[in-house]
Amino acid sequence: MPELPEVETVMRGLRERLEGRVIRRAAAHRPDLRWKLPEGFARQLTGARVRGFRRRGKYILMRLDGGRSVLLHLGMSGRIVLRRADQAEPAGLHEHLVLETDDGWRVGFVDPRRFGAADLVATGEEDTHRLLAGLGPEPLEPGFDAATLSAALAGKRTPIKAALLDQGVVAGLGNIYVCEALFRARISPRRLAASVAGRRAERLVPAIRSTLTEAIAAGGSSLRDYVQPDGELGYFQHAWKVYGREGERCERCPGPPDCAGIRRIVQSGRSTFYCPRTQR
DNA sequence: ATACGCCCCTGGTGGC
DNA sequence: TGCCACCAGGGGCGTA
Repeated sequence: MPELPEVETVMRGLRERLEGRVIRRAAAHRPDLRWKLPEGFARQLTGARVRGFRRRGKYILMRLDGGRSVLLHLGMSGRIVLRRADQAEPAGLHEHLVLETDDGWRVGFVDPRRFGAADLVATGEEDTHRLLAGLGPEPLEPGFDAATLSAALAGKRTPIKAALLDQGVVAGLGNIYVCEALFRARISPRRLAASVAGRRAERLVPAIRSTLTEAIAAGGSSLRDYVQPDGELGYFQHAWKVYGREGERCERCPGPPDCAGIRRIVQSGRSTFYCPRTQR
């Protein structure tokens, strides 16, 4: 689930609750997430003060004192659950990691599918971690522009949809926001990546930016199990123009008989939604 | 170097 | 009601 806007929202929720706090207790209920947790993961968190947070692509980094940072990825079904520690509920189903703060909050990482991951990395060396080293530019930072993007796409003989899902091209996009950004940019998801240059790249960059920025402002998109750490639902799913809207009339089109509506195709095993009439 | 299918895992949904 | 196929926001890995 969680793409950049959801990860950003979760990271902000964690920051609000955890920054400056001391981790009183930490527990890992099972070590087999996407990868095995590092030896002594929970022990190394215990007693540390949380210094700060940042996001890189779909990864959350929690900097601790003592020279270590926690790296967290939510996978497809990962979420953070915050509640008061004194409510003394047992760990919920699939609550694999639990922290308790010195001011009485309990932070749970819940991930039924266990595609999520957590690791420890030396503070200051986060970006050289094997999972972060290959990431492309942050789409919301100034360095991400049409020239950068077309350079990354140059020579790629894969559909633009697949190229944008490649975290090495740009970090943080996933299936929903790629579909939405391509719709905004009026670019067909089937177009050869290398052919997205010039004016198309000039359209795509602001389309990606505005999609992500608006989604963050909405608290992300909630479907299935995604909620913000405080339990609030994001509401950007109501602003989706094409994702999940197969057969509906696209807002740029007159509808039947001139246009058959939004179409769903499968590209590299994932659903793509687009308007064949206005996306070229 | 690159690109695609497969796999990891659980749960929800819709059809029969 | 029950079973089952299919689908889901991710991404690494082996193979061509």
